[in-house]
Amino acid sequence: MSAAARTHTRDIARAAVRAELAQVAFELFRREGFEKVTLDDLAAAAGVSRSTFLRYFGTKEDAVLGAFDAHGDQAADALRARPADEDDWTALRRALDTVIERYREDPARALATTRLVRETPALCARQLEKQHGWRPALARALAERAGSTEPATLAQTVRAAAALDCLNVALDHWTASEGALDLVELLDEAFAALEHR
Amino acid sequence: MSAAARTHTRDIARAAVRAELAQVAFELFRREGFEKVTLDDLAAAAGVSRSTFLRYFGTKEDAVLGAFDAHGDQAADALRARPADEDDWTALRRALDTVIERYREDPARALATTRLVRETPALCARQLEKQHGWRPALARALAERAGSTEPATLAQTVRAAAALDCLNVALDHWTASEGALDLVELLDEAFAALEHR
DNA sequence: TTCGTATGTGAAACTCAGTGTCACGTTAGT
DNA sequence: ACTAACGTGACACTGAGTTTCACATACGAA
Repeated sequence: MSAAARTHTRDIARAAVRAELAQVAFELFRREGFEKVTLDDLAAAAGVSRSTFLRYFGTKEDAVLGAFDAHGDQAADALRARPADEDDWTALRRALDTVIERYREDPARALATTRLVRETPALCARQLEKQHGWRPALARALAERAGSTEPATLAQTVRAAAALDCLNVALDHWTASEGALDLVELLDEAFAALEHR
Repeated sequence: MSAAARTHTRDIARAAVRAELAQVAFELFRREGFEKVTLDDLAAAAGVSRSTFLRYFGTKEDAVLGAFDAHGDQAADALRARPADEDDWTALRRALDTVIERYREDPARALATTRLVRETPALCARQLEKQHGWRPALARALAERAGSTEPATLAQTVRAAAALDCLNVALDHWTASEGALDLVELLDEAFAALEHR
């Protein structure tokens, strides 16, 4: 077996363990509340040591929010893949389709996760922080679409930020409706709210 | 002296101590870096006990960000004070004048603070969290302006969020320019970037 | 096989933020 | 003087996150 192939299978195994740990942690958090559960509890419940748990997720929060890390890059990639002649708003709106698709794949799970996050200040804060990191990535993608090698302009950054807000607000309303409302329609409505006058 | 008057003079004294502690902390943070300074360091430098320091600021972050707490309410109040026939965007833009006024009052201090915040992940995250709290307040103010007693609509929430982004992005660029650019113009430019097409 | 190395894991000590409790001193009203 | 309220300091405690070390297992090379 080649070194590359070995590394690959190791990564697969790691990802599986990671998913398992996240699952155990999530159930414990939902049952007991995020703050009540200590790292020792998590480690014990998952059958690993505290050290190991912290090696998989740098923080307690990341046991819940780890899955979100990919969303930002996915959205930025999707944005770059939009036709070059599309205006920024349409391109941003379409790029976010890739993100809300994750929610539509498994609405029950997404709903439970979102609820846990919203009712836990620490998770809420950490998620804000992560999403804040997406903004420059999206702005950069907008700049590249415009054929610029310069850093993103103020206007591009504002648009990227506003688009992320649309996503968030739409998700808030979707969560508040227990998933009854249509996420696509909510997101469209959010973008429409940005139209001036 | 009445009980109310006594309470009032006590509050004045407390505010003065608070300002003094914040000043000492700020200088220490700038000199050594936020992470390097422990609560014990802060207490020692300020000549109070760790307990006392933590009574004035619930967290280390709040020693830097305490002043920001008022901004959100100020902006919401300013928003409510705008003429009822003004459209949401104009009213939001004008309400933010009250916030940037704080920056124009003492640009050097504002610049130093903002820089410290931007280069310290923990402060950055905490500020995001605080600003996130302004959003519902602004959205609520928009709803009241519209004569509604209902909770804010999705559209109003999106607009409030976008306006806050404009403020943030404008401040980012202002900070990056070392205060050379005009904050009012940057904010206007940010709002202009929200115009569709 | 055996040796060496890389990697995953566990154990433990450590730092530090934040909470809670209690005792002490000061202030001001009775 | 008595006391009630409040600000402060000292201390113990919890829990997150870091670091270090030792051990085990797996794999490639000799």
